[in-house]
Amino acid sequence: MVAKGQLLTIYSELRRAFGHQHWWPARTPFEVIVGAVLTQNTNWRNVEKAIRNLEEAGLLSARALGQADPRRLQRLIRPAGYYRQKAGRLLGVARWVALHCAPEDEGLCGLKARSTDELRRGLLSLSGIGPETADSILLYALAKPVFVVDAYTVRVMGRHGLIEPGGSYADVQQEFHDRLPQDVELLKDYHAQLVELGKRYCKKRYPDCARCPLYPLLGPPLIVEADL
DNA sequence: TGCCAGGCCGGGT
DNA sequence: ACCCGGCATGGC
Repeated sequence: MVAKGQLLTIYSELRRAFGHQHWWPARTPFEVIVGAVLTQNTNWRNVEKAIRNLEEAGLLSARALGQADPRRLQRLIRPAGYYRQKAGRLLGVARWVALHCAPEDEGLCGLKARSTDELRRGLLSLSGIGPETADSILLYALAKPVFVVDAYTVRVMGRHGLIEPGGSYADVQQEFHDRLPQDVELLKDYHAQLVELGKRYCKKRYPDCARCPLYPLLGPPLIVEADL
């Protein structure tokens, strides 16, 4: 892995190139949670349509969503794909939120008051909430200092040999936790920057590394073909 | 036109 | 403990 200051240097370069990303794009913490489930292996543009549908249906609150008819839910979120699976996942997470937060608690203070570890275990116990979705919710909805690892993170860092090949989610996350300050705003924007970088220059099939803002810093990627 | 997108689960080695 | 197929829509 990289030296301690290297991750911050990488962030500075990305930030300079792309500007602050202002993630997560949502009006309420609960909308973040909904988006985190809907965006699983799915283009964000499709997710926006689904969220819009839920908003028009008045289902962007934990209680309303948790009591929604599953078939209706499926129809509303269809643009986001995997809609039969995701409808059930949304019901589950919505009921979990409603269980811990009062109806008027739009800021989800009832959840934020709990410890990160307890929240993470609770989220992972829900069906359809894996490590990345759980950490996205912890960081962007509940403001917990957690680094979110996603496919772009692994691909970008992996191609430059900056993480151990074959490392697990927990391994990669640990590297970042060891080398970054526990600063929620930094962690939020760092992940957002890596996604932006990935979308522009580190696609699976057509990487455009020479124009990547990290190129002057890191040079050409060591590995391009393998999707680490 | 295919390939891909801000994963996760369950069954098989 | 990994590895893999399935899940589904819309955009480029």
